[in-house]
Amino acid sequence: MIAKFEKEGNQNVNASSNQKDTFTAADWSNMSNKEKSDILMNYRLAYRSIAYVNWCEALGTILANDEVKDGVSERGGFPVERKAMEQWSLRTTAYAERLLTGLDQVDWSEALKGIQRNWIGRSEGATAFFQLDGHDEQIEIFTTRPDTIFGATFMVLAPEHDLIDKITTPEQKAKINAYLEYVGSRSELQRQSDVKNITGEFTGAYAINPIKGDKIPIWIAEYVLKDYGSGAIMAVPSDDERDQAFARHFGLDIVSVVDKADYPNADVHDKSGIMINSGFINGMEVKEAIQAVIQKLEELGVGHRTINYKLRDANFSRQRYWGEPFPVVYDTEGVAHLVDEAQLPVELPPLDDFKPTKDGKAPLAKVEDWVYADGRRREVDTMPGFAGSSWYFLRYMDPDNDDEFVSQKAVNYWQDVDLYIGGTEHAVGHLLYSRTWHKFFYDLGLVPTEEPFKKLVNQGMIGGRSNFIYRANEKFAEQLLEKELKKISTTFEKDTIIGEGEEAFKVDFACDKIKLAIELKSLYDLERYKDKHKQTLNEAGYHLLPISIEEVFAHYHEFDFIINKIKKASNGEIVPLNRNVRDTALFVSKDMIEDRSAVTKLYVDVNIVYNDVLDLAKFEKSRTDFANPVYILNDNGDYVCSHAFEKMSKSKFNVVNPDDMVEEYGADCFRMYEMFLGPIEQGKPWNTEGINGVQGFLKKFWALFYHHQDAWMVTNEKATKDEMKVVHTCIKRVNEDIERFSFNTCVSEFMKCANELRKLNCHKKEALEPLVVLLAPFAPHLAEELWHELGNEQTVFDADFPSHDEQYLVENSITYPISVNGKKRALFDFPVDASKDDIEKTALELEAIQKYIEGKTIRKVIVVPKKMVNIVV
RNA sequence: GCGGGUAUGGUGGAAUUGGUAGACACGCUAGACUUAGGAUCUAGUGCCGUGAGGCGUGGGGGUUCGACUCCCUCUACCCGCACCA
Repeated sequence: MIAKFEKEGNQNVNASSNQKDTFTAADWSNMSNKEKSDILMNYRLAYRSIAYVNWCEALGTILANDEVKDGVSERGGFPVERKAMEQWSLRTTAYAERLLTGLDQVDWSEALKGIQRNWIGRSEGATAFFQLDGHDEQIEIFTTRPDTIFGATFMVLAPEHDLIDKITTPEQKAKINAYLEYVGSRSELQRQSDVKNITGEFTGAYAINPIKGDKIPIWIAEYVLKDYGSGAIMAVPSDDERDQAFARHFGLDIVSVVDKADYPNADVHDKSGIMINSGFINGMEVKEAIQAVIQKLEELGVGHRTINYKLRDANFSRQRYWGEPFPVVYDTEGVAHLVDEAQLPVELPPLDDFKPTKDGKAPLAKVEDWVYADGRRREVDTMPGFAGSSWYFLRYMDPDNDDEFVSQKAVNYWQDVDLYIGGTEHAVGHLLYSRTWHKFFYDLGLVPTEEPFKKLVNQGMIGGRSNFIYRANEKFAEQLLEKELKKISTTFEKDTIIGEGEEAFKVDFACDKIKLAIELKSLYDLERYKDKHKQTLNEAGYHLLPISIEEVFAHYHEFDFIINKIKKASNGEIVPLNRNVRDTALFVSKDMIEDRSAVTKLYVDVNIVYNDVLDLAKFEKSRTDFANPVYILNDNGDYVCSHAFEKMSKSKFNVVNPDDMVEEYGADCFRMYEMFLGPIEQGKPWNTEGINGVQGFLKKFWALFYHHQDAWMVTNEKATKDEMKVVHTCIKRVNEDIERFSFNTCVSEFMKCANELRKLNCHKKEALEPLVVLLAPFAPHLAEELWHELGNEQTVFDADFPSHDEQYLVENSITYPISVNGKKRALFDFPVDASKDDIEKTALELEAIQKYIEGKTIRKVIVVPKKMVNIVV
């Protein structure tokens, strides 16, 4: 194979050759792993290819995918175009299989492995070639169900498929072009979100089934993706939901080929059933038929077994300044060469302006004397972040080595990373790339292990805890007014029609007796509404009292004001509109809401909410848009907010800055509180209620050493047995909990220990010193300071980490819970060495137990030594 | 739809091997000290019930002397992927 390569060359594989002979994806996928790695070893992992970038003309920059939202830049909303550029790619696909099987060897969460498996997306099946009727070309398809080839009643190409133009018949041309235009008009987002809508068009062309031999129509449709498989499928409507929906929609044939009568609960993915209507494979089980068809395809030379992967080669170029420059120069022919070893490492030239060039080239292109330093043209793209992040841990093993990236001695000693703590957000980026990279190093014999990260723990994501306030809306004002009107008069009717015919209109409240109509609207609306129905009102003999919603809210707590207005109006007085209440909003405490639909939920800055109670003064200061707020507070006089767990985001007003917390509580306290929140792998909202508890602990711990600020209290007295027991219990548990990454319970243990030592009034060095070392990983600053105060010269981090001494933990009696029928009824202390019989006898005689067993037959007494007693009656 | 996960007091959570459910904190209640308190200390705090007592780990069922823990089943929510041939 290498010989073949030497001879024929390949532009995609050999970076240092400009020969243009091609080498197909199919050739590559048919090679064994050995052949692939040989090629990669000899011809490098990286190659040049055309890749697309998100170019934003207005911003003059290339954007990452997540900086593009709905086809425009997230920042500014400027148009973004896909721009083709020749870039470096990394042949990660060569490692697809090993990346997949390697997952079985690592101790990672199933979730993370699942994401990687899914991303690699292995599927086993067959490639088959369908001869075009009346053309020389064939259409390559991939299928996981070659057994259903007799049920293929049509073919579908992706709208981007190369052959469409060629095969479309003149009669269908217009329709096909119209369809392609429709597809082109749809954004990636639309195509993805609108999957139920069935669209497609017939090309007019036919293909010949390589096994069955019949002619089937070729369609194009959006549901076939250009990037998966070969961008074309044989459609088997009987055994594929999407094909079936398509066939039904366009009235295409459906031929049943799998009899699933024996498997009533199986779905398509189970690959079970008996073949029917399928020529030579009739009567075979599906799994058997798959093999038989693949064999037949190979015999006929029209297909072969294929393993397909979703994984794509990684784009290894960035048009940014910050990144490792490539050690590559181009000759006059444009062929890439490695720079001479003597010139390594290639360093970034200084630059002030980090924007790309006007035509979208990387910023380094602007530094001409660097680019053409030795006459040849340097590569101006830089490497992506994962170039360095894929192997930095190897460099850490031997950071001062000037000759190699890591010495064999060092790497054989350290091997790989024992424990990696990181988030799932790197699942298909960094964590996949470094595995690829490591395997490449392994193949080169540079590292002794195939997997870089043996064990990986995902820390949970700390989300934002949003707070909400409730602003009363129009409905609220209506309900309120209605209620208050009923108190003064029963003659007001809600939603009364005034006038007749076309002139008729509805007012919110009206009293026929005194001919008063009341319209409730926002001030803004009322100003426009005022004279609208004047004539109709006059004809009907009504006069109108406009009341603004703002006014109702403003006088919520002195509603008589509104009532008086109504009374005045009832007496025929003209009551003018009050414009001073503009911008008045009424906020209802969460626990005072009666009708959820009468209030609008709004985000409020979490930094002015304490334990879900809104700080009203800060609120009024921070939100000028609610200038004159009125509140409905609860019985305690508090405004209570509701809350929700969401991602932190500025628009949600739920972003908390850890710097503020560190400023207020100190880094030790912040660090410990993060640990105390709960299990490390569990995500949860960021919530600072409770940090006081950790702060309290640190103060208590400090108080074991110091009285007030400065009175040192630690003595050299010998610690008592009780004190040592407390200390060693803590040492034991903290050590065990660290082993299982249960840092929250470590913090609890420290708290318990400090509480108990305080009760024992213990200020003895013998007891406290080991605790300081134990605490060092949790509260490093405090521990280091106390460690020095205790008279130690070296840093606390060089001290031996304490381990417990069993002699302090020996118990001479154990408290047994004594249950009757599994319910705990009494507690009793027994000596450690009490015999089962003694325990049973004593337990049965206990007064507290007698009560429950009196007059009942004792069926069984279970005594579990050192645990419990259960009496079954 | 597929894959992974979670569910325990008012709140965060603990219970390591099937053996005292609610450790440790927050919050809350009462009290002490204080000019003051977002300080400190003391006591109480799963729910129902005046009480005896009963109930209780998302719902239902099972195994067991004994289930937060094991099995079956259902529900809700979270995360990831998704027209993947």
